[in-house]
Amino acid sequence: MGEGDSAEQRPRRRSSRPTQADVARIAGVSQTAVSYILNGKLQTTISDATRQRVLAVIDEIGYVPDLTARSLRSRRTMTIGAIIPDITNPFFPEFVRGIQDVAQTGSYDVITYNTDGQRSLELNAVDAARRGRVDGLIMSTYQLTTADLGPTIAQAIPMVILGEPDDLPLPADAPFDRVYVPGDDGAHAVTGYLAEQGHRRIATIVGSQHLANGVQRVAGYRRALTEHGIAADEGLLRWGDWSESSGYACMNDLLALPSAQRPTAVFAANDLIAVGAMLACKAAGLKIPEDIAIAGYDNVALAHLVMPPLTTLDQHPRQIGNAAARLLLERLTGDFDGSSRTYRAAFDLVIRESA
Amino acid sequence: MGEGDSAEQRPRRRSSRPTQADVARIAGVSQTAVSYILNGKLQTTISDATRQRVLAVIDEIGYVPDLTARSLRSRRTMTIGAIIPDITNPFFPEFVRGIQDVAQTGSYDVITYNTDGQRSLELNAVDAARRGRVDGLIMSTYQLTTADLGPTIAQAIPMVILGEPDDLPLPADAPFDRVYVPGDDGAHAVTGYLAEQGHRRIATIVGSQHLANGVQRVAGYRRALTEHGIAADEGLLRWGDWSESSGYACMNDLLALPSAQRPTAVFAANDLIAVGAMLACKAAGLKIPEDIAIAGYDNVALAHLVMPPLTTLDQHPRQIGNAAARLLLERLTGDFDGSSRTYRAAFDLVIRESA
DNA sequence: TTGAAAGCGCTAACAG
DNA sequence: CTGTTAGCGCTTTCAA
Repeated sequence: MGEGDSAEQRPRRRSSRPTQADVARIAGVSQTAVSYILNGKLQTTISDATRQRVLAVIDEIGYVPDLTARSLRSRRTMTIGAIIPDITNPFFPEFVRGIQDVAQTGSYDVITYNTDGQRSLELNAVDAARRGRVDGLIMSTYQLTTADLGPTIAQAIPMVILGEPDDLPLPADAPFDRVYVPGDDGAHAVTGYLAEQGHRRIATIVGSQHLANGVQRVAGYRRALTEHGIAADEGLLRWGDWSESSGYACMNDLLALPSAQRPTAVFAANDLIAVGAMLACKAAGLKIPEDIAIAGYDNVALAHLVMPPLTTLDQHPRQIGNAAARLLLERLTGDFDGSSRTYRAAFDLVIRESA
Repeated sequence: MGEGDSAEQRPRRRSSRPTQADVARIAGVSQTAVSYILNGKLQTTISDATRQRVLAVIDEIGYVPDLTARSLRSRRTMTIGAIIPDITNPFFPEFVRGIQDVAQTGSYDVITYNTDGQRSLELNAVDAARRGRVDGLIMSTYQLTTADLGPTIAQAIPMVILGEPDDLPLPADAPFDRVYVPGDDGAHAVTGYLAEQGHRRIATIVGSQHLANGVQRVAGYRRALTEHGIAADEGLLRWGDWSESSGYACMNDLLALPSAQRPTAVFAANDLIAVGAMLACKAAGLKIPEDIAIAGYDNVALAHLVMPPLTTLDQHPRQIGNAAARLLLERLTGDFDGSSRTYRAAFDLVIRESA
């Protein structure tokens, strides 16, 4: 036993807990035996008497295993990382919850990294995996490139990417899977619905054109128009920034058009934009949906409370999170070891009263 | 060097990365030197030449430190745990984001545990700290008792508790702090405002009476009534379950009262309830706020979009998260080591059009 | 059925 | 200024 223990460490250290060695000593067995009893897989068997004795000691002295030591030895942290732009964006709480619910069934913990779409933070989060903080990654990034993931792939760290296939192309033999809602089809569904209601002048307000999300939605919007024999009018396409205020501004813009060119319906690429657009229309004295129909995208929690309740598209983010975690866990546990898979999530058009 | 490496392990192991030993060997220095260069605190100094050489090797072979090994040795995981009921509940994304933003400045990662208020999951999350997975805890729990935290306190694991002081009493000399929004004062502010608008028959619809949250809000409500010389009418107090549907049901109940007893204003203990109540009033053909005023609590993201926009109370969850993380980090870094502190968060009454 | 022994990769006394 | 040494607590061969 050492002399005085060096309690004067600057960084706080937790008071030391009992270890397997302590249990072993008290129970009069080897430390190995304790480990076996705790993990109990190996072919090795332990007599019932010994097992009982050890278990009793564990209980008595309140031994709990040290996860860090276990991780160092076993090379698994039992933790996964979720890289997202912002948990405050209504899509993500559901998505992350979906991940966590599945992770929990496999005894995995989840570290969430919020990046705000900043490259340095995205890289930093990916690094956590390289440095062995997490065993695998589920990621929704804006700025990362294929090259950025080189080291991660080289280390064979399993990843699940949330996003359209061409967002972040990766070699198919890398240990990664992809999960996405085809934004193209989603936008197609909403716009198609608007056309079926008889609208011919359908505008769209989209977020950033630098995001695959936005681009995909515009593509789906155009495809729906074409299918309904409507010529796309570029004057009816507006780029905002996914915010309510940009929805408001873009809508006002649209309303300033000569009445013959003014839209009778608007497909907003997310619910926030839709709400901004609704407010602009109301401010202009327009009735929704009589004077102008408005549809959104996302089905955020309060979409049904807006007046009139918003017609929108539900991407089922929680189920997407479930799927992502399931795919990742299959690789983590070794249940799957093949090449890249792609999970295309289902969505639902939610028809309410705004369109 | 060993013979063939045992690559046939069942659990997937990431391909092995270079270690400090590799760097040292190639650079021709001791492993210790590499560690010093990387951490560079100690009084020890390294010549610039050596440092450059080592750094070059690190860069060249792509060495990254193994966080698990570092944690085992240093006894710090650089991770904190956030125990919350449900990230899907609108208060928590902001709260957690507030934690993460501060944690990040100190290079801490955050593991979020969703418990749904289930005791077993709450205990499980607390255990993560005991088992050395996280260095400290920020927790919002329903079921935990003082006794449950005994081992955690014995291990001197720093904690920050979100909740009113008598929610989960702990010895003041334990390394914990408390952060809360005085729900009592919040409810008092909202109810007081209603009274100042001239209302005398003010009802309240609250969530579970088993939660300190609910009880506190009722206390504040009563206090405000008293201060305004209004006798509390128990018939105007309804217990729901924090959900929109319970708001709807309770409001219908209230509307069924004989007209002389019917409330002219309602304080809903959260925004979801408020919205449910609004829907019930509208369904009954009542105008808000002319026929009946409704105020909520929380200022959820879309509260201003409801028609009419909801008067409510903002608890500034993100700032509360900031404060919680700040308190915890001070203890984790050793900057603070005194007895329990309490941070009382500020709130703001947000007056819109529903009351 | 059990135990001895060898590290996982790193940090931090301590000695030169 | 640099290196030696000793583990952190655990898992997992391998031998008894």
